[in-house]
Amino acid sequence: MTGATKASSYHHGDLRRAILDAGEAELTERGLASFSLRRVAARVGVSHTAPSHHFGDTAGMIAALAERGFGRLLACMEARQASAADTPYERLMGSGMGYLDFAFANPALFRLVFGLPKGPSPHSDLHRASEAAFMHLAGAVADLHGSAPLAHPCAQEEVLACWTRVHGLAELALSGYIPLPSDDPNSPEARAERDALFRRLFEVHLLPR
Amino acid sequence: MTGATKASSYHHGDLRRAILDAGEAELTERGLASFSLRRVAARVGVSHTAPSHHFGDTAGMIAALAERGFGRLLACMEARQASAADTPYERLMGSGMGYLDFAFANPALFRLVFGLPKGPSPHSDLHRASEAAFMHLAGAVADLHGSAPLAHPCAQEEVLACWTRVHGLAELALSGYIPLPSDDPNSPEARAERDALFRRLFEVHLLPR
DNA sequence: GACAAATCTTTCCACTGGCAAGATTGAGGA
DNA sequence: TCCTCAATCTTGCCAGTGGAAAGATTTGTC
Repeated sequence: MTGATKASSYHHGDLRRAILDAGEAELTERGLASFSLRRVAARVGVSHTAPSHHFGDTAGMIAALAERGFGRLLACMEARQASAADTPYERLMGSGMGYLDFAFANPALFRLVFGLPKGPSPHSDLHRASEAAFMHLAGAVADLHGSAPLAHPCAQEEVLACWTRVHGLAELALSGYIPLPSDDPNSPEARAERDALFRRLFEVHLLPR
Repeated sequence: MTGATKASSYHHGDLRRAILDAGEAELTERGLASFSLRRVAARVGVSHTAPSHHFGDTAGMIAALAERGFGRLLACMEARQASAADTPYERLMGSGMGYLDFAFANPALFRLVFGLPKGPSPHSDLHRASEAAFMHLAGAVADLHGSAPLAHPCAQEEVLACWTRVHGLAELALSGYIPLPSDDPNSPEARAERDALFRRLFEVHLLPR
């Protein structure tokens, strides 16, 4: 029952989902800068104030998109991890590559997701969604030590090290500051090259002194 | 003659600079999302179309702000590097900490700078400004090898490794996903803690296999 | 079947960026 | 000196945007 849309002209049936879909599409086509609630509403075929009932205001809609984005990010990491070789390190690499997959599949959504402040409210949907993605990474790092997530003494900072590395690569590559084949970022060739670069950069070690 | 403002009511004298100053102030106070050319113009005391003559349109003004931002980033890195201990590694660390200084001193400008695509035009002012910042980092890495910037075989990727690490840390910390004392990000204590975390994360090494 | 709540529309307003046309100023040549 | 011309800034206008308020329509519940 994924597409449970009612035929009625007034009550849409699943407007919230439809608006989020349209918002995501607008995001990929137009980018965040020229994001417009009215255009999203028009795309779905409802009045321009219809979204406000589901999301409050624009900020609420952006937050909902971000929450969804975290879900997609997590899915990308899990998918890539699942198809990785069965060693802890390769699974960690797989998560990182899934992170990059998400960033390049929808750059605007990626930027939106991490452009938003985490915020102080610890029980929001957005908060939980981001926590889930973080815990996925924490789990992958924990496997390296054979312990439970964040149980190992230096686990927390190791997770942060992984996260900052893959995130920095994603951001700079998206902006064009890191040379990558840019004709089609989602082609197998581009992905392979990006993955290889990630592997190399991840383990670069610059000795002190 | 930095403040060469004419008293004439019509010709401002140094309107371009004044508008950029106001734009930067608006950016720090209001953020990029609610950035408004009209408010910037009003802040300077000119009509709302005055900026267009100097920057073309909003995108042009954003690009000009980004170019300036790259200059500030470079200045922060140089300043911090200059006050570092006189070893190649410590100078590199200093550059990274200067990078973080810039990010936390004006988060909105930092996001604006790296949110913009590098673009294909290789001779724009923005392009040159970003190139200068990159070359600063390349120089710091080259000192580790005692060679000229980018002369060492693996230098290019080592520069990218440094860049992605400090950039990822900056982005995630700004969004609140990395625990840092957040009361005043520019206080000496906060800066010291941030610097220490940067040092630790920078050298985390996760062995393959 | 009636009432209440949820959902969506219509209408309005303030604000935004950009275009076109005009006003003001400064610079350079007769 | 005066006059033209380009640069700079203003005014007036328009379409587009988000949000508030009030109304219309449907659904759920007793």
